[in-house]
Amino acid sequence: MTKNESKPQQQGRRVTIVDVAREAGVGISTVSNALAGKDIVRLKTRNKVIKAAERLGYRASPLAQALRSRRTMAIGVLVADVANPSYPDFVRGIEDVALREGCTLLLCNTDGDEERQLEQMQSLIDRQVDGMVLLSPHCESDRVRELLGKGVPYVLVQRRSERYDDNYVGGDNEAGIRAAVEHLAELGHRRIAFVCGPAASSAVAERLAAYRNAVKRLKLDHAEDLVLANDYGIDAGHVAGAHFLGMKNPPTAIIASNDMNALGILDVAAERGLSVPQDLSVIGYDDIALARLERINLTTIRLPKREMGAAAAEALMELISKEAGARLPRRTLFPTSLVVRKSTGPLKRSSRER
Amino acid sequence: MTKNESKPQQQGRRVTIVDVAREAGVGISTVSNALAGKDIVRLKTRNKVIKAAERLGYRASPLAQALRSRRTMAIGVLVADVANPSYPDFVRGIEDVALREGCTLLLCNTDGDEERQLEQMQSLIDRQVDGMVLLSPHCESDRVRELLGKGVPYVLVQRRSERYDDNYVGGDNEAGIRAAVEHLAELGHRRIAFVCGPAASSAVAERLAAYRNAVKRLKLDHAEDLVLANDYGIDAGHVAGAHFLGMKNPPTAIIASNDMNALGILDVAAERGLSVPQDLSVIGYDDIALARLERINLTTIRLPKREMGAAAAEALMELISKEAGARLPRRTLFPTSLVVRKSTGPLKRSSRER
DNA sequence: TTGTAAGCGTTATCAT
DNA sequence: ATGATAACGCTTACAA
Repeated sequence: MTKNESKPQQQGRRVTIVDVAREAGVGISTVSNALAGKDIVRLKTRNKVIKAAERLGYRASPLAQALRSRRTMAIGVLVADVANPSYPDFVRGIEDVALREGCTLLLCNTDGDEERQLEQMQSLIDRQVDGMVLLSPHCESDRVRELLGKGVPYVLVQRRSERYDDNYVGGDNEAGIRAAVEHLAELGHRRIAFVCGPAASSAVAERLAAYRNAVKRLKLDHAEDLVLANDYGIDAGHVAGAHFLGMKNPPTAIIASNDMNALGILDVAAERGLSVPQDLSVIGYDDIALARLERINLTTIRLPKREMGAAAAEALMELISKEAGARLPRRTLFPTSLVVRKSTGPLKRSSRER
Repeated sequence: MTKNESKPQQQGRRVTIVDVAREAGVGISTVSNALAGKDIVRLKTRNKVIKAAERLGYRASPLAQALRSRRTMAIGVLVADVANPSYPDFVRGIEDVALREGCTLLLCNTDGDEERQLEQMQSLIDRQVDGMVLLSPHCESDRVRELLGKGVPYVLVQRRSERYDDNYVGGDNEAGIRAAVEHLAELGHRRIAFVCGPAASSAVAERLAAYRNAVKRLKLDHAEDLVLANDYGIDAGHVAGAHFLGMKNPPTAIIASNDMNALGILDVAAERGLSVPQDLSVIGYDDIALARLERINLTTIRLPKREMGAAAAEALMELISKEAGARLPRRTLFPTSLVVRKSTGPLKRSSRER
């Protein structure tokens, strides 16, 4: 085995703009301007500079650039938990445009913990990110708002605030849930349970309202115990599943807080020997890649996650480039669509009704 | 709705170390030393400084610190694709220790594309990350090695190189695959197919060798067409599944390149009306959270991913703190364990044998 | 058009 | 123990 080989190549001193200036025989600011592509430098000079830079293998220091120009070319992304399959797609969308714009992503997992989120946000602000995208949070919390008010551009994804004029990218929660409830009602379900995501999120409020509206309009069972405040994720799904299926008069259908949550519910059903959709119908939210597998076959509300992430990043870029003033909040709503698979079906005769 | 409220609070000028120095009535370097906790400053002075800093709401600029001290407190993480559930756990492990050490993560998706990986690595080096963890790559490529040779500390996860003395954290591939093959053999399988991950990875080579050894030792069918060079992920699993199940004399068991890959294979089996494990046994690799679901119930080789990520980060931190010289490569091997679930079972009588 | 010089906010060096 | 002062590598006025 060879020894850890570090090419002697500029291992020592870094090639700086001064070196390039000397090599090209021009001033230091000319190098800066030339490399930045500013048209105030003569084409000829510029080429000379570029050649010199290449010859020396010069790479500008983003650090120094950032310190001086106050643009770090970095954006922070706050997400509850990348390990939840619903999130990476958003992140990829953000990354798509960030990469194109030469920006780096600082990804932070908050685990849904406000304290942790605050720390991460503060750290991002310290690092002077040019902006941030929030997919996680606690956006209504005063302390979060205080940080958000510090002047860093930001875009919220899937969390709309009533109290603030945020830039926002979201899915049409109302339409999604309405379609889901209608679909179940058409199949004959009258006791439809609804699992909420973390209460802090506006998406949750919207979905819950949509659920309540639909239930009322279609004259379905509107018992309060059919709504469960919960969380995203498989484990939360297990809890929700156990809760509902353990009821004296269990619902015949459950709308989960998201797909992973639905998987947890399906799992509980399987453990209890219930067949889906004969004994229970389940609907997810997000349409993660797994949902379409034969083994899962989850009816779910699709969200164009990657596109949404990209849209959020675009909005953020716009916000960043625009001068601090006159930023009119932009709200982009993406359509949702109900993808009917095999986790929903007509009510089985033997199921007790209300 | 309130207008985008940006608290007038130091919205204008940033509080710098100079302000703190003035407020505390000490010199600027004393502030630096005091806040850095160096014991050359008198306790009393130090407290005075800390108080002043707090009063002003001072936060040091990581940017300026990095520029001057040449430590960015940032580490780069290269991963093929966070959207593949096998990866986030590693990332979380890395994040666990990074956060503890005050470091920020720069996460990069390479999509398994070498060119893209090179760009991202170069960008990380430009940003002067203190180190990087590679989970993706193409570690043998000369161009990657050239970058790795530039002096940035790095740790490889799941990719061991024969040619270089890298710091490395990996799973015991040999034991994992051996256990898998033995398990299948005990169930009566003789035609066991093996799906390779991306050829560039050493983990693949190790696993393939282990497979071949076990097959030979147990005198199983060793036809060359039982090995398929492939990739990680569901889609690749579909391809692999279609390939093997479409053979004139199909294998009765398949060892997938990882769990997502296995899910793809299971999906093809389901599409073709094959029951698992009656008609086909499938084994995954990694043991992602989904694997334990009743609907999936995948027999798989477990890897302590989060722990491995943490170990990699620890090793990296050690490497970083240690002075450039005298770094003895550390190789940590984590045990793997076969988790037997319901995707493997005895060969069904009706299945044709060899 | 091009070059000079003044920062950006720290840490490190070296007197004091 | 403490405090000037010089970097760090760049951008941006401003002068030439």
